[in-house]
Amino acid sequence: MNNSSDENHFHFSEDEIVYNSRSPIRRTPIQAQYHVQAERKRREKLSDLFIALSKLVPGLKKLDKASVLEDANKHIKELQERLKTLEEEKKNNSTAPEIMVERCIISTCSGNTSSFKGATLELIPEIKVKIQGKNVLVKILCEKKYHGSISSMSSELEKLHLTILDTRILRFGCCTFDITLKAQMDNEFSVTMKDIIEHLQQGIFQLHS
Amino acid sequence: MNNSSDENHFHFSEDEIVYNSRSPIRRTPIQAQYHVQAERKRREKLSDLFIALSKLVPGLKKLDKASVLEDANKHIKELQERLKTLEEEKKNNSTAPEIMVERCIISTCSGNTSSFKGATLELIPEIKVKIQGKNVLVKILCEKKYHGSISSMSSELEKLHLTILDTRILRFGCCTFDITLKAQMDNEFSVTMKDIIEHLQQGIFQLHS
DNA sequence: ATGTACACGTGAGGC
DNA sequence: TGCCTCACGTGTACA
Repeated sequence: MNNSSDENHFHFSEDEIVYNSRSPIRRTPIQAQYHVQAERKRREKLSDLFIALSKLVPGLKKLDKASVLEDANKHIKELQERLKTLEEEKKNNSTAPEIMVERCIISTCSGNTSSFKGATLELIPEIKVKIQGKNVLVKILCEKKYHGSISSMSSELEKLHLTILDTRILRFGCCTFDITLKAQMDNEFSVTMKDIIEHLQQGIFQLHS
Repeated sequence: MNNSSDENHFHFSEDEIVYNSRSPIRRTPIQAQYHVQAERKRREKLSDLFIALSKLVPGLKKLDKASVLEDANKHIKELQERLKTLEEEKKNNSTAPEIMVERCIISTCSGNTSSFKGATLELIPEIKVKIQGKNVLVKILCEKKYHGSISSMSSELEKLHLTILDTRILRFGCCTFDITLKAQMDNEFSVTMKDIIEHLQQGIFQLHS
């Protein structure tokens, strides 16, 4: 791994040799033999490491050093990428409660009812959205129930490429409904809380008309 | 990567050299120069690959070839292990419904009520268990409710190193209860359906006494 | 014959 | 000094 030796010294003639090596005898014969043996050992070690490396890389056809290094290179890159995506996925799908808690972001729909021209205020439900990674939790509290409201909300969420995983409806009294929806963003899709709230309001609005 | 050359040939004397190389001149000077250049190219390529590899391995202190190969070796092993565990985890936590369906195994508790000496038959609830990887689904239909039955069942499941993720109780009429429990086996623990059913029966039995 | 890949012994240089 | 690593040119084997 060092390029310190000069690059263009060929052994054309004997005087050149003398010129390049200032002191022709740098080692005693015995020292030279130690050197040879040490170098042999070093090469053997490297060779073993190459063999070990080649065994770790799957689908290796050529066994020459360059190919081993090249494919080991590719393999590490591939492993690292796969690990990265998997770990990201895991974070988003994590069921560990401590992560759930610390990541919760809560947004409450606050007004902006001007776009609902025909609907009275009490018909517009309270909508809460929590997003944690790819997971979405929607809570809707509405004072009246119309036929098809659940399917309408589901449809709105699916328009946003959300896969609905769970739906629960709690009726309180005759006309108060507490609806909880759990959903997950589809791969490569991302939505904001604003998107979700607006779409749900649209869906409910269309029900009334 | 070949060990075909003989292992113990040192250059002690000139006759030895002559003996080892049958035809002293095998290349014309021009051919020799091509050879030298080709070898240079090969070494350069290998060197580049070493450098590239060293950049892929994090936390590398020594940059000599042996260390690079050694640490690349370790790093690949580590990556592969981490990938393996992560992928297994993913399989178990998978929310994909098609996997859920094809993996479902259903077992129904069938009798063996002889060990419940004091309890009448109708007190022993119907218990169903589904296991899919690390996930466990328990359904209990019982005709009477006793104070503490939920906590008792939870306690039994936790004795088996199951983490309870969800509990739902549906009351039908005055005394029929449909209980659904979702749980997950803790890391490095594994239970059979038989284990679960027996423990739950024990828990219910102790409630009655 | 041509090209490719390897192991070898060796000198240089860094600690 | 010794020890270690490297790049080099070379001989050789294989396709």
